[in-house]
Amino acid sequence: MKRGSELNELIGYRLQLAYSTAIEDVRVKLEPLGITPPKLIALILIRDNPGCGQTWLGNALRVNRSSAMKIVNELVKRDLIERRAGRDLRSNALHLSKNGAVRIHAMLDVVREADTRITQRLSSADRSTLLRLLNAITADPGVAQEN
Amino acid sequence: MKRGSELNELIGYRLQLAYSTAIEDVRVKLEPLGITPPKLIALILIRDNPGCGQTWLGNALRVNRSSAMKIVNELVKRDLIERRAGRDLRSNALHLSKNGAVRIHAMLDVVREADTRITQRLSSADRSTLLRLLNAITADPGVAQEN
DNA sequence: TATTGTTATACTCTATAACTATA
DNA sequence: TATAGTTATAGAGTATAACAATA
Repeated sequence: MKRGSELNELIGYRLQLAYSTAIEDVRVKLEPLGITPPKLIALILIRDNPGCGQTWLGNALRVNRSSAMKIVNELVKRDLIERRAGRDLRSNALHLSKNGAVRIHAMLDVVREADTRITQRLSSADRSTLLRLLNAITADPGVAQEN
Repeated sequence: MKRGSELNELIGYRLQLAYSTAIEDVRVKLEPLGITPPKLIALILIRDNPGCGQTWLGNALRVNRSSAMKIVNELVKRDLIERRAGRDLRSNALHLSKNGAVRIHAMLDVVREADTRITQRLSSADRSTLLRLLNAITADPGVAQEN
């Protein structure tokens, strides 16, 4: 690409490139474990917020209820999570299954290793700075701490 | 989400959230102009590298030839670019069409405006830092300056 | 009325594999 | 043999719209 292209000054473009770099090989390494990066995010969210509902999960993932539903269906099908009775008859309470609680460790190893590799050219201070700056441009999902 | 979740420390996760924030409303605002963010990236690349081929474009976009083909087809169909004869009988030379050269300005206005809004919480120094750090974690596409 | 989950449908983006023409 | 483009097909991710059950 031509140097000095205005493209290189666009945050949105650079974010897309960085993101696609970041997930490229984590996707490959997660595949044998039967999960994709977006679904692993959902799995971690459910682990960290046991009993959450699908609408809450959708908000946390910034997708709509219907998309959250599809993700949950996939995770249930693979016996990584289960739907239990929620606080009223409309809602589900999502929890890791026994199998999911076991399998998540190997999955997390993959993403942690990838995270280290991705930021290997960054100092510790740079890494913190990057997290801070990314947070500054990320919209508030409006997801409360409680479910 | 629970505070202190390890999710918040993962660069890949934060990148995904920042990216989805960044393109959310630019996508909406580009829609009436008949283009999507990824296709606009391709359009800008073609403008800045006139005469480039589809394989080159695919490398620049980090997609394979087949995906680049689909993008090019769409842009041609909307009369934003045209395929001209390339340097040999196998290859195309991609150029903006007359219509594309006109229409690209309004599209760029949208992304520039969005870029400003996205980074409004960042100082000028922070913005430069963010670009530098994103660049550090982005893989080399192996795309030369020349076509 | 509002909320939760659900279903049906469709679109965008990307990939793989096999093919043709040209180099 | 290698490269550029093409085609067919498939899968992941997301969205909209309409619906049922419950609040």
